[in-house]
Amino acid sequence: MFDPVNSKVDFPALEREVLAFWEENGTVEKYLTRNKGAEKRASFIDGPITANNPMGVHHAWGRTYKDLFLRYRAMKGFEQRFQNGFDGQGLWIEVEVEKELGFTSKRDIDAYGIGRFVELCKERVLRFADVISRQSIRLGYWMDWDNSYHTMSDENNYTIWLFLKKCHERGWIYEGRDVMPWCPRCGTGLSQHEIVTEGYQEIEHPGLYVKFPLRDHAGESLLVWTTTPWTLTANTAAAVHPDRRYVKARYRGEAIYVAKALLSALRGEHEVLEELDGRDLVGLRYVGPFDELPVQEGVEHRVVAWDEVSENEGTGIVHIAPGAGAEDFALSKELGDLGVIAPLDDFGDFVEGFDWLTGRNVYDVNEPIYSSLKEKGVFYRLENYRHRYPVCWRCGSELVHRLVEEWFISMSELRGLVSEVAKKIRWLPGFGLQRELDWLRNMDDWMISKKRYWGLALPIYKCECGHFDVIGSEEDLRARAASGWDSFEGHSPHRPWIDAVKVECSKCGEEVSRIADVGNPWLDAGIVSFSTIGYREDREHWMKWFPADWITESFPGQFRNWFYSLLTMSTVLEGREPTRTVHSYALMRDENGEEMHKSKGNAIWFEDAAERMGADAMRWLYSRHNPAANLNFGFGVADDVRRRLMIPLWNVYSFFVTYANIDRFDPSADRPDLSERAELDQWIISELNMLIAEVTDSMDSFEPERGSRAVEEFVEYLSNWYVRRSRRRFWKSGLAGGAGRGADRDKLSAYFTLYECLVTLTRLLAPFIPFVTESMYQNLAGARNGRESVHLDDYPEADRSRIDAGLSAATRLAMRLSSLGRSARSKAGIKVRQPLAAALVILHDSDEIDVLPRIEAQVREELNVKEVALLEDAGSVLSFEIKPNLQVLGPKYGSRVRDIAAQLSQADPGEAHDVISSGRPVCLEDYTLEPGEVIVSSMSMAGYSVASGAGYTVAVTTGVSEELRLEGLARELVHRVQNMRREAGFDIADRIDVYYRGQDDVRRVLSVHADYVEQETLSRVIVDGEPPEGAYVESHKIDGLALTLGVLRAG
RNA sequence: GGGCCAGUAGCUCAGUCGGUUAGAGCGCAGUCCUGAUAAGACUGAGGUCCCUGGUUCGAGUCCAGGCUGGCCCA
Repeated sequence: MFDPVNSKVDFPALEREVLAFWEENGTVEKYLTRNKGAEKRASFIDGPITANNPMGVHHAWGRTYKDLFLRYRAMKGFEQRFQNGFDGQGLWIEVEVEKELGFTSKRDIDAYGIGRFVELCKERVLRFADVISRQSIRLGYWMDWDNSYHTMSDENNYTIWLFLKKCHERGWIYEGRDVMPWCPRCGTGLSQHEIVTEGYQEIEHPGLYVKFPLRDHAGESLLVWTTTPWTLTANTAAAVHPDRRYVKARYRGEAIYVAKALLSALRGEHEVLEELDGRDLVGLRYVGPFDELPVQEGVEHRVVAWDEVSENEGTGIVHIAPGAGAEDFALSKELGDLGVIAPLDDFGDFVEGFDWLTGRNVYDVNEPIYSSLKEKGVFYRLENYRHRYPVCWRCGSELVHRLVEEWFISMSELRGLVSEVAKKIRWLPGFGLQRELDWLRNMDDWMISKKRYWGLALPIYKCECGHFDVIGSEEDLRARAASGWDSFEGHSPHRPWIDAVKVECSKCGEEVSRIADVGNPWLDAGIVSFSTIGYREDREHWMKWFPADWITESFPGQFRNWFYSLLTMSTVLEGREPTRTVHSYALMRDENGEEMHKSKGNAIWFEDAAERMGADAMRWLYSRHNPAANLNFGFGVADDVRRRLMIPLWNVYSFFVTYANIDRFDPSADRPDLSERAELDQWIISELNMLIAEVTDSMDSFEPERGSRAVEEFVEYLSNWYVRRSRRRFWKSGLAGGAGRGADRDKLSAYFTLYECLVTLTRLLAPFIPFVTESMYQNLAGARNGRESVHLDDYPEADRSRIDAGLSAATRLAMRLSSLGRSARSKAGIKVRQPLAAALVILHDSDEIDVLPRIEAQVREELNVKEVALLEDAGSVLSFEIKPNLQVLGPKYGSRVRDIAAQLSQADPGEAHDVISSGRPVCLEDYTLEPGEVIVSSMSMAGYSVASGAGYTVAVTTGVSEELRLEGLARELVHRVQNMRREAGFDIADRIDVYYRGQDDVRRVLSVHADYVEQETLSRVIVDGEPPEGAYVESHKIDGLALTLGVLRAG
């Protein structure tokens, strides 16, 4: 006996029970170790999740893929690694800890103590690693949760040292002086990786017009425009486009130079005095806006030529401050002799040499600068200007550009090497390679330093002599330590402890400190294909698992982040690909396709999703989605997928258990051979094996969305064709119990078939929806299969010998014809309960005509007609249409198809139909067409209702004879009694007595169809008379006939 | 300005190798079916398959150009 199954199931509650079951039985442990030492191996490397907050439903998407692919391969017998990873070093952690402590700047951290601060960062990572682990378990994500790796681990950090050392050996590491985007709040530069995505906002800035008076031309000025007034303090040049036209205009008694195209910058009356080329202005000297500042001493301000000067905004004369603008700095390097003045310190405060500005913050100096300019008489005009401006992706502060010294890995040689390695990988979706190569082509040198506290300690020791060393391991450091090793020993290689160690400069012998910088966090994540599998300590083990067979992550972002760093580090260390396959997926949106934001209120918490829709529904939703497209996630979508798969699946399961228990079906009994089972059974088993093949193929190629759709189609077939068509087989008496002599072989076949479908489905779907499949498997198979869990069972293998493509095609034809027949009935307004005399069909070709007998009974029952036949010899009452079957004719005749179509249109459709339905070819003027090459359909027929589709036609007779009418009434009667049984609360298997009072028609029906009604309603007797006390009674009207029915439980 | 992707019903999306009348779900209107089904079936309304040109007997599908949107990079 199976445990009874309620058709109304609470999936989240079921999932909690299953979680408890796994917990009790140690199922996860058994799963993780089931394939230890297996010959087949599949290597997965987890892209570390940031352990800084709880995970969201978008993480659950990726984690579903990871679990899905791992589970599939586990059931396929592959030995695998199940190591989850946490990413925990870097600014994002620091920012959150700062928030917790109420800090507003780096100074607070220094005051608090770097050691204490770093400890809090570590604690935060461990805290959220724990939260995420528990959430993942709720998702059904089966990993080795006690052995997750951390990017903050010693091993991870030291392996990066090794990588950096290799880079240094090849001369790729250098310290560069450059103007970089800088966050004054965080006190750090931002790398290109960080700024390109979330890094921009629409911000309103001042658009300030200022005059630069010319030195040798009294009364003449350049007009320049800037949106960053503070940079004027560092001005050293003004740039014009050499090939563009400029004008000198008289304006309020002085002469002003602006670009001709931007003359509108001058407000009010003015007169053009002269027109000239930009190149004519080059070399002119002018008075700078802040020449009085000490730092400006000795700077000669002049006009320079620059091709990048735009005529779209401003004045066409660009203020150049090489110490405060990236392009400006590039220009200064190009020209070689421009002054470079860097005004800001780490926190955006003006440095020494700026007189009254020194110590003031960049965010607070606009007003005083305006005043100063006005005093000097060079302030022209101020207006608001909206533009996209970079902000800090973590704290939202507006960035400034600042001249800094940072450490880089040169990409000039690496770019090509990494690109070649990228090409060896299979990228899914296919455009991934192009994206990655595009990024590699465009990216500058990789900035790896960050002036922060919590992160990789860059093992760079720069001596005052100008030489620098890169340390490659802790042993290396110990060996070279000149002092401080003792106080460091026992600590993780982080600030501040690591900085106690000083080494000797390998060039001059001086004692040198480590640079203060920490590393770019993508170094941390990129090294994991080495650090997590023993690259340094156990090379054999590493070789066993490297390269990975697959990874999966969200692609927006990762082309320049994880995929990039993984590739680069693997290229440097081993010159080969870190993974054979990159599977990736797009972004999650809300149900309306809008970005999810906590502040917008449209974000869905993982816990809410798990408890309201269930983890299985969530997982199925993810699995069936095309990963290249954004996923619109929400409760409505979850309802939809639950209806597509889980409810029909559960209903079939519930149906099976209900009847199997009634009949005491025993799956361990002798099962009828497939060949002796009904064709319907053979069909669904064929479909099942086709499904297994399809799902297996889709999983092997990392395309679960393809397999998922096939599953939904199968469940649809199972529920709405196999079970519906088989119901009668389960009801009929002749108990299967015992399965021995006298058992109904057909009924037994039905049970075995449905049982096989269900148990196979649980195994097939176990990686996708692990909870509901476990629940079903435990009840259906469980101990009988000798397995404790569906997840310890093997993945189903398709048995090709049980696939019958012809049968499959035939059944699909039966479905198609039934559907058309129902359509025809519906058009005529005749319900299916009313039997009709005949359905006549037009098929494509003689092959299908041959198949018709095979499916005739199915169609007959579906359409409730007495006969299904080919539409032939119907004579002149019909109107036919004939068309060429282009799919067949095209390849055969090519360009002559047009001719054929023309000749066919001249042929008589009725004749053509008669010829074809007898299986003979149609002769045209120049061509002879086989039956399959012509498509015939019927448009209308007297006495018939007709429906056509996809080249098929079904016509049902519309006349209802007295005999048919009575039969229809009988079915109607059955229908009413069935409903009453349910209303009265009888059990499905209860026997009843039926009482009725009604007109003669009713009696006539029962005189002919009493047996049928009794059998259908499980009635012992049908009595013409008043129902007795205690009977459930209802009054009915059927087609205008009044009658009273009573039902009473028998016995 | 360059690269990648997408554009199919009111919405969300399928659409295989180029081939008959381009499909599904949701939503709307209605009918039916139900002795597993919080379901299901059917009907109806709703499509210049972004546009233009090309290849082809035949283009939603292939090619070229353009438009719009998204992402990435300048």
